[in-house]
Amino acid sequence: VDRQPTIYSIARELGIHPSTVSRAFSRPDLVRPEMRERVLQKAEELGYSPNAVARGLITGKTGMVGLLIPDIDNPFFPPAIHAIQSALAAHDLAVMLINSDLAHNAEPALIQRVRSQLDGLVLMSPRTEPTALVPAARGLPLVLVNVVADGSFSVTIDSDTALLEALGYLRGLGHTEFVLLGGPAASWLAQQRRHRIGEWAAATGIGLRELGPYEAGFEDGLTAARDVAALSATAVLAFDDVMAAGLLAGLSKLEVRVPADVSIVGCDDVLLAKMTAPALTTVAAPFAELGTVVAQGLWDQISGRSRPESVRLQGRLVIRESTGPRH
Amino acid sequence: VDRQPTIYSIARELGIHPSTVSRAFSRPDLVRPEMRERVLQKAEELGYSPNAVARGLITGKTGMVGLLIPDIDNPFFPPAIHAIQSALAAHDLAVMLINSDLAHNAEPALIQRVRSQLDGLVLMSPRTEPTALVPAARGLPLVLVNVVADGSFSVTIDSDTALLEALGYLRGLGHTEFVLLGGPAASWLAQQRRHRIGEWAAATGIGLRELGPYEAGFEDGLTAARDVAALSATAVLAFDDVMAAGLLAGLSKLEVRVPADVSIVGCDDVLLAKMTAPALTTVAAPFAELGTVVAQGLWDQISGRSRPESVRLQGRLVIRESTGPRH
DNA sequence: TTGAAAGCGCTAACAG
DNA sequence: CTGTTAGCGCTTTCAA
Repeated sequence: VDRQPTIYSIARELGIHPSTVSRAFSRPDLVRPEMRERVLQKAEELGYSPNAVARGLITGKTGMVGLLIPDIDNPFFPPAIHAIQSALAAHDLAVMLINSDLAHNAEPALIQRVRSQLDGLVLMSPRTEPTALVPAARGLPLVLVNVVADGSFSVTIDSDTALLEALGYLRGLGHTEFVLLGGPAASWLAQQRRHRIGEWAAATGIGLRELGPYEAGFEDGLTAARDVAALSATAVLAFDDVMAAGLLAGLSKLEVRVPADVSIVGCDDVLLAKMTAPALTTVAAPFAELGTVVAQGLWDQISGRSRPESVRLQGRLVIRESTGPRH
Repeated sequence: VDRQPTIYSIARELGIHPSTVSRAFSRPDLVRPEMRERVLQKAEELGYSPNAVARGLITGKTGMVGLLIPDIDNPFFPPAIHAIQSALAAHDLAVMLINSDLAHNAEPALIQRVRSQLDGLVLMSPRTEPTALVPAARGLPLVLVNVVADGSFSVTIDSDTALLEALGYLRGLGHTEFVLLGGPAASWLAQQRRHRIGEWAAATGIGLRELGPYEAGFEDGLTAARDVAALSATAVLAFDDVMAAGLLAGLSKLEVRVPADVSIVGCDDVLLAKMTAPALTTVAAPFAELGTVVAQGLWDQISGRSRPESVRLQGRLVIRESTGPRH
């Protein structure tokens, strides 16, 4: 059998002490350059690379961060994962994907099982009560995404300003009757958005009908089309782009034209939003920022800096083809 | 500071030897039930759970499998990741996501950095020459997806039969002039498909024009619309659903009706395929099977069973709304 | 700057 | 069935 080489293999070959080999990799500044060079070269020759598990046992760091999500097939998550992963890579942290498959009550157990292999945890499961998860993460640096809980660092996407901008934009186009396709009742984000829009409608005296709550799948939008068409509203705000896309498809089947008859605004600006015909006007989630802020917040905790302050990120209105003047 | 409890904490409290505690968790069959019960209960009480890193150091197993992908934002990957992850979970294996961000020549280094923390590796980077990756994975159980290399276990999606079925179906609808929107030149899968379709066209004497190769993004489909419209063909085969969706959007802008004027067939059956209007007829990739086969093949290698035989999975034609009779 | 020694938390022979 | 004894491969004081 051919085991992997260790610091001992190298030390033996070079007639030096294993500690020196170790230092050549972990604290190169403590080793004379020529010596370091010899070690690195021999390592290359033997195909050695440090064993992260052994290193982790003593340092207590694994270089891995868990990312809990409920459903990777939901188009919202890939860009979020992507952004977080890139930002973490800058801190030399790898990502362990914890996909709960929408089994929310299995999540604490999932976390528990891998806790000891993680340096930190990002909780991005919008429909799970965070208080159920936080205890399972005991002692792990934690970041909550789009969810809030006392005492935990959280990063939320705050659509306030952009949502109001969207609303204003639609109003400017002459729309006076609005429909909201509400997101999941258990989603903190959905509640925020619903609340905000309700306030705005009340303040401006504009007509607003709420449909839902929906699970926010494509099918939900598809079937909601009938209800939307039955109302006299000319502008629809969907909880997310997926539902907006469903609505688009549903309305198209009913021969309702978008944006000629009805304007639609989605939320998030996932890839799909550019792929519908017409392309969706939407409130873009700041994925890149999300990634940086999450990674930074996690890193601050891991490296023992002061506990970071929770952050609210602002969305941004992206105007495409699904909105137009009222006819 | 409050360290995590260890087997020693429990052993001390219970007045027994640490090994017994260890066994209560790792080999419960070797411990008297009542004793095991006491241990488990005390563990619960102290909030103990085994340290996977320490365990991994001695067993040489981490319970983690790396999953290398080039771009999580490509709609093909989420369902693939999902399937593989679920199937691996059945073997109690977690997934480490290695997203190379399309930086193909960075991939070997990425792998190298985490090699020691992995029990196995799934290479799902269709555009990277596998021979560049296999050495970096030295000694790790390996599964190649949609790529082949001598001596490595690979799982490929073989669209042969389903593709021919699709072709036959279109021909049955009266189409006689075909266009192929080819996938990336570096993609093994794209080559296979192109080859197969070419053979079929030659054998049947049907007209076939090839466009591309394309990177297979939405934009590629969008801009290809003009070229497609300029040809007299009435049936289009796109390398994947994303490009098919782009084509759909592009043709819609040109007032070409689908399927009235042109029929379109995509490939993979990603979520997007159901979300276009009209919904895409497509050759569905067997994601669930892919997951099972990948997990099984990996597990066979990890648990030291015989090296598995490479597997070719069959796609399946899914007929939706983007195909219709020739007019 | 390098060597020596101890130990991270756990498992795996081997005894008893 | 349980205790004993060694390490897994690395980092980290402490000396030299």
